[in-house]
Amino acid sequence: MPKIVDHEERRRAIASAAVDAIAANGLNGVKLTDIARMAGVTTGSIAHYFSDKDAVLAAALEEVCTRLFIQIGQPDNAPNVAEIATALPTSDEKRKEWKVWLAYWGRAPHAPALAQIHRQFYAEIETAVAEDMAGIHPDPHMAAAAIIAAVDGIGTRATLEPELWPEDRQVALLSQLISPIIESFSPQPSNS
Amino acid sequence: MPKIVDHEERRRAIASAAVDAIAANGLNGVKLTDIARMAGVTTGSIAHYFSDKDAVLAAALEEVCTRLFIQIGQPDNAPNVAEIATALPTSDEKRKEWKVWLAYWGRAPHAPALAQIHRQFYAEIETAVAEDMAGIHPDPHMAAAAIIAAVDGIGTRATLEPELWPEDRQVALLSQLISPIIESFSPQPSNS
Amino acid sequence: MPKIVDHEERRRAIASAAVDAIAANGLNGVKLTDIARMAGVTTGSIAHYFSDKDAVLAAALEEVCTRLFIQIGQPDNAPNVAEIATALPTSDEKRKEWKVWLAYWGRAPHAPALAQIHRQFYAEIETAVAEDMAGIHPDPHMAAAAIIAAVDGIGTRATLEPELWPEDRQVALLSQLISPIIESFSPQPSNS
Amino acid sequence: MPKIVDHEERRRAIASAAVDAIAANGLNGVKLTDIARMAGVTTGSIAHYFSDKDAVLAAALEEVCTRLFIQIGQPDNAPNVAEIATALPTSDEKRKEWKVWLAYWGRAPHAPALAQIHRQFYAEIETAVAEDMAGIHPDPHMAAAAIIAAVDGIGTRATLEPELWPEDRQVALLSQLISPIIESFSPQPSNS
DNA sequence: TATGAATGAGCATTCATTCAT
DNA sequence: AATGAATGAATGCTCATTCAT
Repeated sequence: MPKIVDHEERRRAIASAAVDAIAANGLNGVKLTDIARMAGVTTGSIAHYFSDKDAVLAAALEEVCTRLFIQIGQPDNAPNVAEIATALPTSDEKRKEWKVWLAYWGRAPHAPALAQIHRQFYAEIETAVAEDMAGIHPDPHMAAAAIIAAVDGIGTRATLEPELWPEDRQVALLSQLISPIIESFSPQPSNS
Repeated sequence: MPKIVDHEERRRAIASAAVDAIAANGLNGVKLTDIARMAGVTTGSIAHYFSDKDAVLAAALEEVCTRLFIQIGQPDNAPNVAEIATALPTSDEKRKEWKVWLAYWGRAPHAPALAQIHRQFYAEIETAVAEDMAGIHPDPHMAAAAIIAAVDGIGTRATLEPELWPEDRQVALLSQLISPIIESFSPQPSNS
Repeated sequence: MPKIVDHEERRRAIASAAVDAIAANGLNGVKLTDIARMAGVTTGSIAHYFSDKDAVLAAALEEVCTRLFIQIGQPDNAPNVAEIATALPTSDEKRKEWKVWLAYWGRAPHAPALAQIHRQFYAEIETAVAEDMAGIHPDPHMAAAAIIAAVDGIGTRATLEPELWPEDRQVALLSQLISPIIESFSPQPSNS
Repeated sequence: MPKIVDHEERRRAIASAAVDAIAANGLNGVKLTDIARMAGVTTGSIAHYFSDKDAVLAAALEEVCTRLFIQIGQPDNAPNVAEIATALPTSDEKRKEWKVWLAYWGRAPHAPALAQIHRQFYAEIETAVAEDMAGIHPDPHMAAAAIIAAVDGIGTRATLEPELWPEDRQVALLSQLISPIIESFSPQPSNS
């Protein structure tokens, strides 16, 4: 009798192990055997769940997207600096995810499958943020793009120079960049 | 007497070829033979100028840094959106450099030599921009960091989704993010 | 379940193939692919059993040591010329092992790992011979060293000039060198 | 006007540098550039004096043979232990030459040119020693071979285990092995 | 399903040799 | 004669993939 396994759960577990392996050794230095070992399985076993290494890496990217979306994609009525700051690499755990994130940026231009995942994630996150900006900013999508760009720009810098960018400095910089946007029209309605 | 060669010029030529090769195939997919072919030399010849592949890649990163610095590190009296926008990936040539730039972001956390080059470049560029912001913004370094983060955030997005980010859209987004910063005190004198 | 393999047996088989390859092409001319082909495996397979080429060569040396020790390290009550002569390169098989043996002499001074194997082998063989010489010679260890030196000196010459050193000539030379040693006290009992 | 050079002197200088390089790094680890650097010339220059690397190595072997022959090939009337002991590796300089010597033993079986040099050297040295043994031993050539084998056997051991074989121990072992030979008939004349 | 031994193509690197100057 | 830059073949090693068990 074959062992009963939950395919999706297995895939998630392997993808999570891949995230850890990529964060530890970089996207280019990641070996399938490393991922297997971190997942507690063998390379042959991975072959049952993924067609090849690229598929594992794509799943790892989706895993990271999912985690990031859960953090920052929640609908709110009023975006504020503190809430958006939760997306920044202010803890070891988040820095780990940002490292993986950055790693994919370098590869996406040469890997259509990864680029597609990436594109979709940005579309979703931008839509989610734009919805929150409706009524606050005259061009909610542009405002969302600005907020995302600010987070990416700060997050990149903080990931590469973690010792220079403690949490408060990241938040201060974020505030400087997005305060003019998220507060642009909020006083005015109460002005009337 | 043997052929006279300019070592530094040769190194630059090989580094430039490496930049092209990385932009074409990605940092992880770049082969020494590709770089050699693009430079019009052989792999053995590269060995005369670089200790190993990592050294070539580091030189390629420095080459990109140098090019970017020449574009945006020039001292000015008053930074403005149009000038800063020249750093964005608005042409194929600049997109090529941005691809290389992004590629290194993913590797720097795992390659101290690259991280060091990176760190130094940011320090220099931030200092240069901060000098331009003196007198315009109460905290010139923070303002410089904000401008850099905005450029990085927009540039990243535009590099990964070039078809969605034509030049005018990049510039509009940049304007939205940095106008409040570079104009922070300039209206006020005329306000009185 | 994967194929069951006996790691030690595999290592021995590869080491034996390495001995053959070294005897055929010399220690410096030996390629990993040669060893692999002689062992009936691929180079990649060797990687499962040895960390690198040096480890294969070290295992080959140990293999030769083991074979030589089996031949001459057996305890006896009275060493005699005929028995000691079995260690000399008097057959193609033994010449093969001697060639490998000589090859390592040239490398050991520059390869600590090989030197260590060598040293240990000499210590063991000298101890074994010395035990046989106890009661026959006043200084058993010195006698053992003399016998070993004689065998090495003759074996070297015979390996390098096989056509000049047929078995009987090797044995005659051995007899001339070690008879005074192994008979040092044996005539005296019969002298009474 | 071309520079005047003494070809033979140059060859000797390069060969001597090769001996040093081989002693330092081993015969297999020796690079032509190392030899060139130690000789104070360039690799291209070596090409003027030797057809290829093998020719350089052969010249280095001849150099060692010449040095050893000068030490031990001098005609004497009565060989004695002390004189023969001068051939043993009892100093750093001699150990250096012995290392080179051992290195060639491993390669000679696979390099006819080296084997030929070797063979000739042994023929010459054996003849020289045999002449000294005439009148002392009934079979001067066999006696010479015995002496040579003893020296080789002891020298090998002492080269590989220098810390275990100080000069006095080497000489004691040599004495034990060759005293019975060189003294075989010397007491008898006084016996009559 | 799962295992891990085996494969073999691919790559960086080394280095003797060549040759324009 | 001498230089040393350039070549390019050779080789050890890596690692994703396959497959017999």
